[in-house]
Amino acid sequence: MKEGPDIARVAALLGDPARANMLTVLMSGRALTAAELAQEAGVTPQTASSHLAKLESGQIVVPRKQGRHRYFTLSGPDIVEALEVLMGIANRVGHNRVRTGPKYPELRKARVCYDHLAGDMGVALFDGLAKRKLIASDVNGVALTPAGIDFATMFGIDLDGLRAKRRPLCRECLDWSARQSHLAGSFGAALLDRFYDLGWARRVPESRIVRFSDTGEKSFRDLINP
Amino acid sequence: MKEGPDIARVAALLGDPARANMLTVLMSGRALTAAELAQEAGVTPQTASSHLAKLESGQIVVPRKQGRHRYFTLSGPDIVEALEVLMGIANRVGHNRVRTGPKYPELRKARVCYDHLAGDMGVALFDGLAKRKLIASDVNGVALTPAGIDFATMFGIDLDGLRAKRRPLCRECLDWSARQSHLAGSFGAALLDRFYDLGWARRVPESRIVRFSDTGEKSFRDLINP
DNA sequence: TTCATAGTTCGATGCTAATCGAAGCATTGA
DNA sequence: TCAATGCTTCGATTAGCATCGAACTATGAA
Repeated sequence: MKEGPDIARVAALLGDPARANMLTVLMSGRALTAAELAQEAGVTPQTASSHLAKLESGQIVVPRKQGRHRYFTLSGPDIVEALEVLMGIANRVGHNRVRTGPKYPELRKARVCYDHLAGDMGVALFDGLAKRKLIASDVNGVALTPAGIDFATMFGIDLDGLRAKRRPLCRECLDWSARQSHLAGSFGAALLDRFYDLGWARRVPESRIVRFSDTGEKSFRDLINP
Repeated sequence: MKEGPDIARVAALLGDPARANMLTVLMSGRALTAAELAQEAGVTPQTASSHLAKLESGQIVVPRKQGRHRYFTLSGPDIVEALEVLMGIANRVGHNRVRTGPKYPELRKARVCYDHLAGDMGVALFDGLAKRKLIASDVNGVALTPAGIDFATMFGIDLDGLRAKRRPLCRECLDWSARQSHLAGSFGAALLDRFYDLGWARRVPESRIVRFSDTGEKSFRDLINP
C-alpha cells in the first residue's frame, strides 16, 4: 500500500465529462443550482444528482439549501487551481473541444477565474503590478509591497476589509491559456470588482468572459504601465 | 458541446490508482522502466503495458527505448504541478493512504519534486531566498534578482549553463504538504544538485525522500537565514 | 544458435459507473 | 388544500475499463 495523498480519488472525481462541465462552470465563482448544473452538464436531473452527491462526498463542491433549491459552489481555490492546471495540460496535449466562434479568443483574453481576472489581461495585470513593484514574492507566493498597499488605497480598495477575511490577500494562480500566472486572492478579486465598479469591464452573462470597454481597456493599460 | 480544454480526459488519465502510482513515482524525476512501473503500481506487466499505452497516447509520459528496456518519464513540469495540486486537495479532503512508519513525516520534511527540493525544507528555501531578496516576482512567477545572481555564482552554480537550457530559471511550484510554494525551474534543480554535491543531503534510494545530514541541515538553515 | 528476459498483444472475465424512466419527498405558490 | 416545481431515490440497462493467463515479439547474453 502506497502512503500519501490518494490523488486517483480526486482525479477520478474530476475525470468525468459531466462533472468536469459542472466544475468548469462553477469556476465563475457563482453558486449554481442543481438544475442549472444539470443543464450545463447536458445530463438529466437524476444523473446530475448522482454526480453532485459524489462531488459533495469528495468535498469538491459545497452545497447550500435555499427553499427547494440547492446551490453549489466549489469547496476552495485549490479546486480552481487544479482545474486551471488540468486545462493547461489538456491545451498542451491537444485535448480540446473546439467550436468555431468568437468566444474562445475572448475566453483567452479576459475571463473570470473563480473571482479574479484571468486570461491574457489577467497575466498582464500580474506582470504590470510586479514591474511597478506593487507586489513581490513571499512564502505564500506573492504579497503586496508597501508601495502596493498605497496603490490599493488610492485605487479605492478597502485593504482592512480584505484583511478581515480568512484568505490570503495575494495568491498566484497558473493561467492555462497564457501558461503564466495571474493574481488570485482577495486582493485579486477586489481589483476585478473595482474594474466592474469603474465601468471598465463587465461580465458577459452565462459565461466566464469578462469584456472590457475600449476606454476601460485603455485605463487598464495605463494602470499597469503608466 | 462545450468549448475549451477537455479536462475530463486528462483527469481520467490520472484517476486510476495504478496510473496514479506510476506518475507519483515518476515525480522523482528519474526515468523508470515498464517493469519497475508495474511493480510500483502493483499490477502485472500486461496491465502496466495497457496503462502506459494510455498515458503515452495522452502525452502524460514520454517513452524512450534502450535495448529491450522501455524507460518512461513525465512529459513536462505541468504534470508534476497537476499531481502536486491534486495531492494538496487529497490531503485537505482527507483522502490519504496512511501507513504507520517514519516515511510519511520524512516525505513532508524534504523530498524531490521532479528535480528540485519540495517539502517543508523546500518551502523554507523559497521563503529564505525571498526574504533575502534573492528572488522576486515577475510574470513567470519568480525570477532571480541581481543579488540573487551574485549569490548563485558565489554558491557555485553555473547560471550561464542554466540559461542555455530551454526552461525557466525559476518557477513556483505548489507544495501539497506545506500548502505553500517551493522553488522549481532549472535554478531550483541546480540548488538541490549543489546540496548533494556539498554533501548536505542525499537521496534515499527507491524513494523521493531527501535526507539532510545534521551538519548539512545546519548549513542549509544558515544559508537561508544568515 | 539457443536460451533468457523485457515487454506487448490477444481474448476472456468481471466489475464499476453512468445513464434515465418511474416514483417519491420537500417546498412554494395559487 | 391542492397543484406545480425542484430535487432525490430506486431499479434496470448498458457500456467501458481494469485485470490477467496465454502466447507472441524483440533484444541481449551465453
